[in-house]
Amino acid sequence: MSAGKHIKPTESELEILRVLWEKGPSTVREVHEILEKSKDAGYTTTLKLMQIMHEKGLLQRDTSSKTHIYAAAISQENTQRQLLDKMIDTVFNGSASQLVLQALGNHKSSREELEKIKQYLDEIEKQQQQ
Amino acid sequence: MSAGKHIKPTESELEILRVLWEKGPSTVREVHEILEKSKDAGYTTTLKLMQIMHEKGLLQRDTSSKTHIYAAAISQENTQRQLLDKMIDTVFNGSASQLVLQALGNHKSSREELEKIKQYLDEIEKQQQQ
DNA sequence: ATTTGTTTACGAAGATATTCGTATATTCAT
DNA sequence: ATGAATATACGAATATCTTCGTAAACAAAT
Repeated sequence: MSAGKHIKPTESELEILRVLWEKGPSTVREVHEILEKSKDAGYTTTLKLMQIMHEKGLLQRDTSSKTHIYAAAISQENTQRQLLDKMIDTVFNGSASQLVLQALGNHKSSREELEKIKQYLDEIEKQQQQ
Repeated sequence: MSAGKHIKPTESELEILRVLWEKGPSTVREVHEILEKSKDAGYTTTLKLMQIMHEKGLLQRDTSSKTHIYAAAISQENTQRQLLDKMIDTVFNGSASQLVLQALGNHKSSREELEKIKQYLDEIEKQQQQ
């Protein structure tokens, strides 16, 4: 079974998760130095957030050495799916395709990406025929 | 010019906006009676929320009669676009197509809807060729 | 006119999220 | 060993969101 059901990371928590998903297990200092670039918060703020996230079960941590190592406890894919589902529900009245059209319309997707999507659509249609 | 740039309705505010988008201008009572079905909050809670939303510029209101009439001050489409853009940014690392694949994969879309999306993709590709 | 019901206005409590100061512990270089 | 640098822990201030109680204004019915 997957990590959690009702995950709902906050804005700040998501920023931290993104760093950990990208970089893998990291110290507070490492995470903080990346966040600092785009955000302006003190070191202890990042620390506190990560501690709370650990309490909530959003992060794992390794305390075997003095400097703790944190890692995401929930997968990026699961989190994306959950947040997306929720957005479809609450913002797009349950219509995934409405969201898709909106997403495609407002972002220049590369030809390659569009092809990938079309192939995917074909697959889905085939499956539905069975 | 359009209503606002950095709109960021909260969870509760979004519920109210959805009602107003669907039903058009309404009284607090009308909105509340719909919210009551799925939520459990008092009347004055809804009132207060709508008052605050008016202060924030999310709602317009007509106070010409004793019972005020509220209406959404931001369009559904704009709001959807903004929230979607933000999600693409913060959750999908800027990749709209990644979001699209995720959305299509996890929701049973009707054949019709899928066709619509494919047609749309074709149009986009044609435009890109020019 | 008095009561009854509905509405808005106001203020404040409760919940959650974000921020940081300060204390304590640990490491490392001297 | 002492001091400087860095880490965690803790508590609390601040901000924002959500909730509701209560009062005042108003309308309609009796």
